[in-house]
Amino acid sequence: MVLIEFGKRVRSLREASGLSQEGLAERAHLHRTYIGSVERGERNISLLNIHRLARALDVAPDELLRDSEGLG
Amino acid sequence: MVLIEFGKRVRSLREASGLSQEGLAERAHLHRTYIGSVERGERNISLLNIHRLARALDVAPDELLRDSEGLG
DNA sequence: ATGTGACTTGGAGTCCGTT
DNA sequence: AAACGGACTCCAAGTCACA
Repeated sequence: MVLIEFGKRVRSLREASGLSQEGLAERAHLHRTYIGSVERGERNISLLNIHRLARALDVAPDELLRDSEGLG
Repeated sequence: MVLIEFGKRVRSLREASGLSQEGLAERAHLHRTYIGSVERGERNISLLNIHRLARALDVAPDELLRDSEGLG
């Protein structure tokens, strides 16, 4: 499940940064509930928003798409 | 320009595979004209379609998002 | 501070055709 | 083979009330 994996990755990176969904939302200029639904894998997020999230999380965009075998 | 860069990357990879836009469209289960507009950077493509393209091009999805400094 | 269902609006994605 | 236009459908984007 591509979207679920993506969401897990975002959540993991966000928590590693000590950010709340609200905090990340603010940094990414996105809505709080939208971040939540992305993390739950409910949204087929588009390329522009992937980049916004990547910037807010301080990682390269392709980092968010990488297969997260040993993630947690 | 995120979308333009992405489009260039797709085009470059497609041509390297010797595929036409039609051929790629078929392999990716997407429309012929859609591939064209993505390559021109006119579309804010979604995550699921990024994966479809990656599979059709035989590369990892994150490969399509990587910064292509020395591309051409 | 997060999960979730529902909603409106803009744009993703398709299909016809012409150049 | 590819760019581009118009018209269409449907889904991503973005927001809200409430659990």
